[in-house]
Amino acid sequence: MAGMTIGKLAAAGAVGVETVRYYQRRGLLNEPSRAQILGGVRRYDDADLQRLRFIRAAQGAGFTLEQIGELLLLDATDDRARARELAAERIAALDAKIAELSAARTALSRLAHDCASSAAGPCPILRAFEAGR
Amino acid sequence: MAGMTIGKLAAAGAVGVETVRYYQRRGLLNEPSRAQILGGVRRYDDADLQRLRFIRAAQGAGFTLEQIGELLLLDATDDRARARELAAERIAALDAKIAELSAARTALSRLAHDCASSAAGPCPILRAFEAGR
DNA sequence: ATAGCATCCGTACCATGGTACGGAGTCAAG
DNA sequence: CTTGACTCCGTACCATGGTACGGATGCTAT
Repeated sequence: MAGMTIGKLAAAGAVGVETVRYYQRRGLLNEPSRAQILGGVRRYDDADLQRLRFIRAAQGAGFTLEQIGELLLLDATDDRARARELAAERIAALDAKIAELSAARTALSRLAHDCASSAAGPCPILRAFEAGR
Repeated sequence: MAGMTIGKLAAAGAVGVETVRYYQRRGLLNEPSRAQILGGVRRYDDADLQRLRFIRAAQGAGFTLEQIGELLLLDATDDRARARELAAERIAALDAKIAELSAARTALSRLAHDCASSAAGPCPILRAFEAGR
């Protein structure tokens, strides 16, 4: 699939054209060289598509675009130690976020239950926030 | 604690002065009426502080500022049914997010483990993204 | 060859939750 | 009564990950 236009590339990667252009601005995707330009329209090949898919896959694992930029560099040098380091960081961040959301979920769930089961007095959910808890 | 200036209110609520002003712009906190203004400087009382704390508490439960705006209205009317509805929505959203993050965590954790245990070949973490998974 | 998409490019805008800036006015302590 | 801190107000900016706009040009199918 060499010679794709930006629209084809974007469709193949299941993103918008503007997103491809955004990734180029961010330095995550190469802006094709003069050689790849035919009469003012840039052309892309499978390597570009693979890179685009790499970005989306890494995003799915929760990496930020900045971290993905580093991962793409590692990909070129196959720096396993650094890749594991980044993965460990991501896992720690995910654990922290999961714990935070779980705590909120538990508290809110208990409040909703209290609210449903006690008909008298003010709503426990609202009262909890009023108390500043 | 009536007659607080914005700085005192912000400090009591553990937020910045700019944050209080931002909440006022968002309509979450009242902008004091003329009566509360002494010579061009607005004054706040405990009701304002309580409202500020309500906002922070609800944020801790993961509500957005927009949702908190509605919660504050409910607080005035003590509309339990709607409060439970909002809580249920929030819980569902939290569950979805937790599931998503957990999946990313599991996948990444496995990759990191594979990467650490297999010395040969390309890094499994990077390879996974290359494969678009 | 001409209609009608697609691409190019810079720039502005979206949501979210704030933070920073700067000049003018005000307040409190010494 | 001056000095320094605080307040007021509008506006601009931050991060994050895009989305939208619009005029000029290019490509493609009929």
